[in-house]
Amino acid sequence: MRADAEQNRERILEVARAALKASSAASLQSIAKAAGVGQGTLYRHFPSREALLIAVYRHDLDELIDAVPVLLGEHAPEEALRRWFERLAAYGRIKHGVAQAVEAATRADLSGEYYEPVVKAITLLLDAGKAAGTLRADVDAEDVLQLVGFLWRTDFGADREARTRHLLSVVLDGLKA
Amino acid sequence: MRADAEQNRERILEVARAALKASSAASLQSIAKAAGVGQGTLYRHFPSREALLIAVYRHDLDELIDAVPVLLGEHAPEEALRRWFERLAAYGRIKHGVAQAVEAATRADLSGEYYEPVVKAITLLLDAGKAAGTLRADVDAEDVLQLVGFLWRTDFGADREARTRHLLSVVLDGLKA
DNA sequence: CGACTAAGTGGACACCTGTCCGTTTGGACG
DNA sequence: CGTCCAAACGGACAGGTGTCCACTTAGTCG
Repeated sequence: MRADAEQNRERILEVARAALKASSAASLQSIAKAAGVGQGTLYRHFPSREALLIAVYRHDLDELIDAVPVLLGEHAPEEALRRWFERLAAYGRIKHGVAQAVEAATRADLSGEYYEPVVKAITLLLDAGKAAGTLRADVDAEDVLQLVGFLWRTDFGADREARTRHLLSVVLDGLKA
Repeated sequence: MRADAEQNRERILEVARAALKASSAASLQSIAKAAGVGQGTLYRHFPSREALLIAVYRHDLDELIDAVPVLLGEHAPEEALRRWFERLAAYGRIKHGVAQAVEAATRADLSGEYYEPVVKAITLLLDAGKAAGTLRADVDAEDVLQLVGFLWRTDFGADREARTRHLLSVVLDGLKA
């Protein structure tokens, strides 16, 4: 990659990180402007809003994925899944951008580089539970992603946290063998 | 309402019905143009895309809501809920517009006139199940709507039907007492 | 060191949703 | 009938996403 392109990419990422921190709905237009590049340049580096989101929250995504083996080492599969869900929910609560990034990584980005890792992470959890006989055998990672889709929803009422926790428990119940 | 306004409203609805049938993502702009009215007029009658969707699929929504007491009369609560879910899924499969309308009616339209009836319908199902002791007591209609949120999703792979059925069964399991 | 070229750039565009407001007109009422 | 005015109209506008392409330039190679 050309040196100037690399610089632009970094600058856009930096600006985007700040802008998305301020408001997770920041427009790409405004980010391009703030970074001092044209829209074309922004889109050249990040072909869609989702690609930018994923790039910005790459670190957080990695953290989520890396947490899985650790959790499985410390807890029974079902409990590990429960805790991983909780962590997902926590991200959504604190920085909504990460939740959007996970959704982006797993929804539109089917061909992208992050779909695989996320699915693999969830599959790891599911397989452990299936082996232990505590989770349904007929559920795959794709299913789980659909079931927890409510996590990416922006709305919810005031008691977002309690409601989220509650819904996750229902989903977990549904996933039990 | 003024006669000309009423006519315009009907014309817009007619055109919208046709356009949405052809493509459930038809733009409001194109609908306005096809109906021979300005955008302002369209928005005066239907303040948002969702309002238009709900108006177009009003009949289908009513059908869904009215089906609940019937189902409850013919089946045990849990089975009634299962069948209602199935009907919801069928709508989503055949005319995606209805699914979008249900989502619209229950998501953004919290103050609108359709939120209440849909929630009431689901509550009816849940209450019957709770009374019979077959459904969890700590779940409300709002929860159910979040849990079946995947139904409004456009994507899914090829085996949409099988996957939907499967996911619904997981949710139902989670809802059992 | 100059010229060449493909990668990189940026802004105009197309098309979207939703808002605003100056203009038109249905139909009520004297 | 004419007058009148609030309701209705329609299109310009703001601001968004994503595409396209004529132009610029980094960096290579003779």
